[in-house]
Amino acid sequence: MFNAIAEPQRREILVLLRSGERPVTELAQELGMTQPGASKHLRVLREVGLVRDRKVGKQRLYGLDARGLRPVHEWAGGFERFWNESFDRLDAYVRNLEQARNEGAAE
Amino acid sequence: MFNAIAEPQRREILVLLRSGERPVTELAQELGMTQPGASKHLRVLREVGLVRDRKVGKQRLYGLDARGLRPVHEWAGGFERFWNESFDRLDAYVRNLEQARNEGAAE
DNA sequence: TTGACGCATGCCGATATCGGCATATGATGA
DNA sequence: TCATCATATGCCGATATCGGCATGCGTCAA
Repeated sequence: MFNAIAEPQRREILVLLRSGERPVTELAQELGMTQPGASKHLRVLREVGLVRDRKVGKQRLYGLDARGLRPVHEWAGGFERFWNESFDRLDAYVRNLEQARNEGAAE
Repeated sequence: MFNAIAEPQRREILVLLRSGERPVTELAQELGMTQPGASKHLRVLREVGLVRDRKVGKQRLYGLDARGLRPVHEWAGGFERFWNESFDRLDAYVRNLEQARNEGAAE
């Protein structure tokens, strides 16, 4: 999952799909990539469940299934307190924790 | 940034550093990896600014600087409405968008 | 200065990734 | 059935990644 969204083009695909399903060729065109390139990225996204596809005639429409991004959001959110404090205060905070850790028992 | 946190071990390092600064060897020990392995991952995290280091005697303490995770959090949050709806409703929503997109002008 | 410690770096081999190209597959329509 | 369109897959070369190992470099203590 984290790996799937590590690729800039795949993130662009997901952003594009927020405004609706699209066939592969259209995605490739909008992102300035080849059709096989788009298909490969879509495959990765499909394998982690971030997109789903349904066949419509000759085409295959890809749509967003962003549920897998929720864990990502929550994981990053677990660090929210660290970026909300000013960096100086954070530094002091970290030092305090370090001190407490060294004085306490093994973690 | 997204690439840096795509690695499970690097994510574990960040989680560990939430509770305080740590020297390299201790991180390596806690994560069951070799010291060079830990150093390499820390280097990647340092290059994207997710950790900072300060020298204390012979040791080098690594601390968290999670500010770079804020864009990640916000990017994933941009998909929140998609995972908050039930998947059936999401599907209808997506179909509506697709319909509107096809009826409208070129995007 | 020497030795020991903590850490970083370089090298290696194995594996994965990515883009581009050609081509296979599947569905449609004549 | 045959041609065509839309898409997927296979192959290739270039590049990146990762783990493990050895070793270099800086720091401290004696």
